Order: sequence, then C-alpha cells, then structure tokens
Amino acid sequence: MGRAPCCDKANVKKGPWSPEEDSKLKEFIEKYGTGGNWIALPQKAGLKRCGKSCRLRWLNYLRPNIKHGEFSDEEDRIICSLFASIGSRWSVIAAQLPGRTDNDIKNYWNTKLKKKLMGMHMGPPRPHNHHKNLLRPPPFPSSSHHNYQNQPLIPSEPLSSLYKDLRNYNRSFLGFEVPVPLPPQVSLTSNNFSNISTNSSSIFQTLNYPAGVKENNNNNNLLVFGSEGSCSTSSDGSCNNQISYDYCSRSEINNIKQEEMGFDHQGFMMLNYGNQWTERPNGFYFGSENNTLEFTDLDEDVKQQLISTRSKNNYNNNTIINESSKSNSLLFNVNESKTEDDEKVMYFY
DNA sequence: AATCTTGTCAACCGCTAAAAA
DNA sequence: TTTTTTAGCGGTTGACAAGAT
Repeated sequence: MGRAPCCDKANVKKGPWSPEEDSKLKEFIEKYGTGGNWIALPQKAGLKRCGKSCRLRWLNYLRPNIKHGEFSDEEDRIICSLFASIGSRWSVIAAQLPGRTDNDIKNYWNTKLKKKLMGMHMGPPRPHNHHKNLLRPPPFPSSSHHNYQNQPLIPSEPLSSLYKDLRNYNRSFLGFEVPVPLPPQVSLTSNNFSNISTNSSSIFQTLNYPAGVKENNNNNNLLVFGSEGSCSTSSDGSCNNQISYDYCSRSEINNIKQEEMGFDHQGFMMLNYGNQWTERPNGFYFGSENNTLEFTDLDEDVKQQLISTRSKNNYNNNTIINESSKSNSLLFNVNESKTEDDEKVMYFY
C-alpha cells in the first residue's frame, strides 16, 4: 500500500489567506522550518489548510526576500530572453531572478510583458477596411471572459516584405523582417549540441539554430515572435494561445501555403543582432546594445537544463520537433536550409 | 451614477516524476 | 514490483479593482 492521505480534503479551508493564517504559518516556519514535510506542517502549525496550499503561500508570498512590485528593465530583458529560448518554464526563469517567484513572473508575462512587447510593434490602426479580410484580433489572453475583438493588431509601416508576400496566400500574418546573423559555422547534431555553448554567446542564438545551418553573413534573417493566430476556439470562446517559432529560408517562405504550415500566424518580435538585442532600422527595439544575456552568465544548472532539453530532440532533416509535450510550450518547426545561397529566415511565432 | 468591460494576481487545478509503503 | 501519495511545476480561474461607456 502507499502512503496515508495528506489531509482530509473536505475539512480544509480554501480561498484567500487571512492575516492570522499568514502569521501562524510564518511564525511556525521561522521557528521550526518546514521539516521537508509540507503535509504534516499545517496540523503542527494549527492551520486548517492543505499542505499544498501552505507550501504555495509560503513560497509565493511569505518567505523572506520575496520581491514584489515593478519589474526592472533588466528583469524584463532576462524574462524575454529566457522565454524566447526555453518557453514557459517559469521556475527556470525565476531561478535567474532573485526574489521573484515563478508565479509572479508567469502573471507578469501574461498580463503585462507580453502586451508591452506587442505594443512596441503595433502601430496605430490602419484606415477603415484596410486589409479587413486579412488581419485578425490578437489571440491572447486565453481567459474566456476577456474580449479583444476590437483591438487593432496591425504592424507599423512599413509592412515587411514578408508580410506582403504572405498576403498573396491569404494568410493572417504579422511579422517583421529583422537582420539576425547566424553564428559562424553552426553545424549541429544532437550529439554535439553542447559544443555550441562555446561558439555562440547568446542563448537566444545558441538554442535556436537547428542542425545543419551553415554560416551566413548577409544579416538578412528574420525572427518573429508571437502567438499562433489560427487560435483554435473552444466552445466557450476562449483561445489556445501557443507561442512557437519557425525557422526557414526565404525561398521556402515564398512557396509556402497556409495548409502546409498547419497554422497561420500573428506575431510580434524580439530580435538579436550581432549577439545583442538591438534597434531595428525602422526604429523599434528591445534591450540595449551593451545589455545582453550571455549563455555563459547562466547558472550551471540552467545551462544543463537547456542542454538536456535540446539533446532529447531529434535533429533529422525536415522534421517537426515538439520541444515539450506540455501545452502552450514552444513548438519547433525546423526546416533545414537548402543551399548556402538561400537567405536564412527565422520566425518566432 | 450605474453598468459593463478589462486588468491584475493569489490561489487552485491537474499533470508528471519521484518517493514511500 | 506495484500502488499510492507527495512535491513541484505550469495552466487556469475567479474575486476584486480600475477604467470605460
């Protein structure tokens, strides 16, 4: 037989914590610690709460050195960089931000940061009926009681050439062209993945270049970051918002059709140019020139996590790789570059 | 002023891997 | 070895606040 049940589910309090409960929990843990056993703790501390609830309350709110309030630009940058590289692994991201909890970062990303980035790339609404049949409202947030139907999701001028191309395919695409130089001589397999940490300084680049990508110095790559626009709508009207990205060459884009992609896209973008978050010629930017997240700056355990995640994947040519089986995680749609003459284009949806 | 819409965030839910019996 | 629970994680909910109409 297994363990005894943790608590009498019918007899535990739920909902917001009172100040009295908070002080009971805080005092108990400060005096006796958790003892590595959250299940036994509430009874010992005189709380009618589930151990799980106590743990969450302590970790997210009561424990010392928790930072509340505004996130700094530096924190924004780290969150965005890591999210771009590893997706919604909030605990890993939180490990890089002392005093911040995974819950906090998750909430911040979902309610503010995502929109903040979006806002940087969305200009004023176009004239009435312009591209009426093409543009869609933003797909997030997923919460069913929100209604974004009337908000514009239209890029600033000039539209990227890619966007114009894709109009021909009647796709709902919002993206921007950005020069993203490829690192020199990236030629990866799952076996030598770890080698790249010495070749490429930015984790953004380090983790995104698929196997077989060759050197490219024309600085004409595209990185787009955002949400899936096809937005499978459930019965209650909510959307599943999947952040994902694509990598492919421009010649592939010119031939691509919506059905072949499997989904259409709406996106916003962050980019990394010359190993730095940098300004785009038309004026929008994220981060600053001397303010980049280096792979080598990361904790060893984070590096290992990133590497092991990547190593699990199969890098055969022209395969679609799911980075994680969990919902709302990054979806890798990796297409091998065809020739060295192709312009390499990286999309980040 | 009343009502409706949208934003925020603490807390809960459900899943998975690991641990315990 | 099998069964059951726990710990930890990420996704989602819902109460409340703030803003818009």
